[in-house]
Parts: sequence; structure tokens; C-alpha cells
Amino acid sequence: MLKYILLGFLNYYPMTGYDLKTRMEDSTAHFWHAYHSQIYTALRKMEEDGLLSSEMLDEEGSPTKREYTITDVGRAKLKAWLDKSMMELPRVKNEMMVRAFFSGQRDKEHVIDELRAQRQLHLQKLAIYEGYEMAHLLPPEIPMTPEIEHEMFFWNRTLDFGKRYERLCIDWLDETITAVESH
Amino acid sequence: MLKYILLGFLNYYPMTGYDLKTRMEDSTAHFWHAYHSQIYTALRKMEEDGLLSSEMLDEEGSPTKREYTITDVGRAKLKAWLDKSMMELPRVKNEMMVRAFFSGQRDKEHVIDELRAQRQLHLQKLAIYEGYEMAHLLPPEIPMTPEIEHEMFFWNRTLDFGKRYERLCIDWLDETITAVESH
DNA sequence: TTTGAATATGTCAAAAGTGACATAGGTCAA
DNA sequence: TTGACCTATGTCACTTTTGACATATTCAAA
Repeated sequence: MLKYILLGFLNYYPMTGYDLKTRMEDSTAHFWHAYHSQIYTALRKMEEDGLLSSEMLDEEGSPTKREYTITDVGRAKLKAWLDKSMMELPRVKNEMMVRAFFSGQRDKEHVIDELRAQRQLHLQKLAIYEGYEMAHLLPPEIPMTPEIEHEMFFWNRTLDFGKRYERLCIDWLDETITAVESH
Repeated sequence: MLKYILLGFLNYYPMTGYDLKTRMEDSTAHFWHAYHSQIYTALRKMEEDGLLSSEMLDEEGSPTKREYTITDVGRAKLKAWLDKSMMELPRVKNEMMVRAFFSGQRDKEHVIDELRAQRQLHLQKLAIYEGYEMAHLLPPEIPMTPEIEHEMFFWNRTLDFGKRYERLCIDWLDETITAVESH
């Protein structure tokens, strides 16, 4: 999966591992988390496999960077993945729900503390999403074309999903906290 | 994580790998997916580590089963995990959102087909959740006590989260389909 | 001037997850 | 009685993910 995210971004324009890491933190990390260690190793592997090519950039006044460019093979791989529709539901992993499921075995006050902390974190995340502009993902020199607006339509749809998800979590936590408090 | 789910279930009463697998499919799989291969290997590993003990059951008229029982060490491990509150947000991985994010590069009709298929799957899942009774997780011979009702309160909270999540997905897909259709 | 934050890139061992392959008995209906 | 499906348990090679450790530069503030 990470492979396709990296291909997807590099299909727009060449980028370094750090660029990709920050791009992901501002966008896809909300629905696909990856450590920078994984991104760098994945890029190396993808270059070995011929999906990417790389070039060292030595600008003065900035550290050495390795910039990756998608190859035709990489582009074909991305297209093949996008063209094969997903016919199952995505697999979910949510540690907080696991904890909630087994919370009957726990001290009530302790459970409430945790739920409140989670609520706070979801509020913060929602605030970030609400202040977020997907246009920031674009490099400043790129002019707005209908194609890019079309891309951004989908970026904004995923952002919208993120906001709704955070609201759902907050509402669920509010109700759960109230229900646990009232015995 | 899987380890704690298995400990959580085995803390109720001893079970076989298959029992755990089916229990998970009916409950925690909605927020934590695991293959049976992973469950069986995890159980072996946990026995090695002293968290579980096992015993072969040879009932006539049924295949050989291995039943696992939680040990005191396992119980302590579970308690320690439950007692340490989660102070970050759970990490999300959602392949469908990754696909949506990069859907600007795809054929419109193709995207709509995929979104419609996803919508159908989420409707099915919601119907399953709405017909689901958490009490079915309990073995028939167990009487209903206040303790078990307390456990079930949390089980039902996670089911409620699941229903809301499915409705969110359906609503989001409906709106996204409409928006993509109307250019 | 030094300290800390941000930029930038990596390695690595270990753990977790994937999904195909394999086996075998029981039940039930066509 | 044959085939399909469910129960029940596993192996295994491979990929992915985790999270700690490591390093070096730049820039701004204290």
C-alpha cells in the first residue's frame, strides 16, 4: 500500500523522501500512517525494482537530498493498481475500540479518564482538519489547472471524510463518557 | 494487539483457537482483523511465553481441539495493558481512502463503479450490525449477572460505533458518488 | 554562543500481518 | 454416494510495520 501512495505522489512531480514524508503527514497520514524509516526503505526498494529512479541534489545552503522520479514501469504499476477496483471492505484496526471492548474489566474512573483524553485528541485533530487547505499540498509554482482542480476535488473528499470521522468519534466518546458516568 | 484481544477473551473462560477465531469474527473483527493463521501462531507463542496453558480435548464426534486457558501471568499482562491508558490517537489505515485520494488520475465511470460497490458492502455490513445481538457472544450456559451486563455494555458501545461508522461511510459514499456524477 | 528545533537521511532487529497451501473429519442435501 | 460446506488446526515464505538508534546541517532565539 505505502508503495502506491508514494507512486501516487511521485506521479505528480519528483520529490525527496522528506518531501513525501511531509506530504503524507499533511494528507494521507490521516488514513495511512507510515514512519519515515519505512518511507526511505520503501523508496530504495522501489528504485531497485525499477519503479523509481533517483538523483542526488546538491543545493548550497541545504543538506544533500535524494530526489525520486517515477519511471514508466512505476506509472504502469500505479495505473494497474488504480484500475483494479477494490471489491472488499478495507480492513480496520482500531486499538481504542479493542480497549473499549474489554473495558468492563477495568476501573470506571480510569476508563473515563482515557475516554476524555481521547476526546481531547480527536478535538485537536478536528481543529487541524478544519483549518486545513488541501491547496497547500501543491508546490507554490504550480498553476491551477482544471486537472489539478479535479485532483483536489478528491483530496477534499478525503479531508471531508476525516472531519466526519473525527466528529463521529467525539460524539461517540461524549455519549460513552456520559453513559459510563451515570453507572 | 492481537495478543491482548486473545487474553481479553480467554479471561472470560477457556477457548480453542477456532472459538477465538469465530468470536473475533462476530465482534472484534469489526475493529481488529486477524487471519486464523495469525491467531493459531499467536496462541502457540503466548503459551511458550507462559501467558496461556493448553490442553487437548478429545470429544467423540468432533475433531481434536486444543483449548487454551489464561494463566496468572497472562491475566497480569492483560491488566497491565488495560491499566496503561492510551494517550495517542489510534493509527488509521484505510485503503479505500488512499484510492479515493488518487482517484483524480482515474476514469470517472470506473471510480463511480468502485464507490457504488463499496456502498453496497457497507450497506451489507450495517445490516449485519443492526441484526446483531452481543448476547450471542456468551455461551448459552452462562447466566446473566450484573458483571456480565457490565461487560456487555462496553461490547454494545463498540457495536454502536460500528453502526455509526458504517452510516458515515454510506453517507460519504452517497455524496461522493453524486458529486462525481455531476462532473 | 550555545542550545534546541527543524531539516534530511538513513540502519536494523524484531514483531506483526498476509495469504496461499495443506489436512482431515462431520453433516447434510441432491 | 458424491460433492459441498463447515469445523478445526496448522505451516510457511514473504512482506510490511514498528520504533529505537544514529548522524549531519541549518537557522533562529536565548
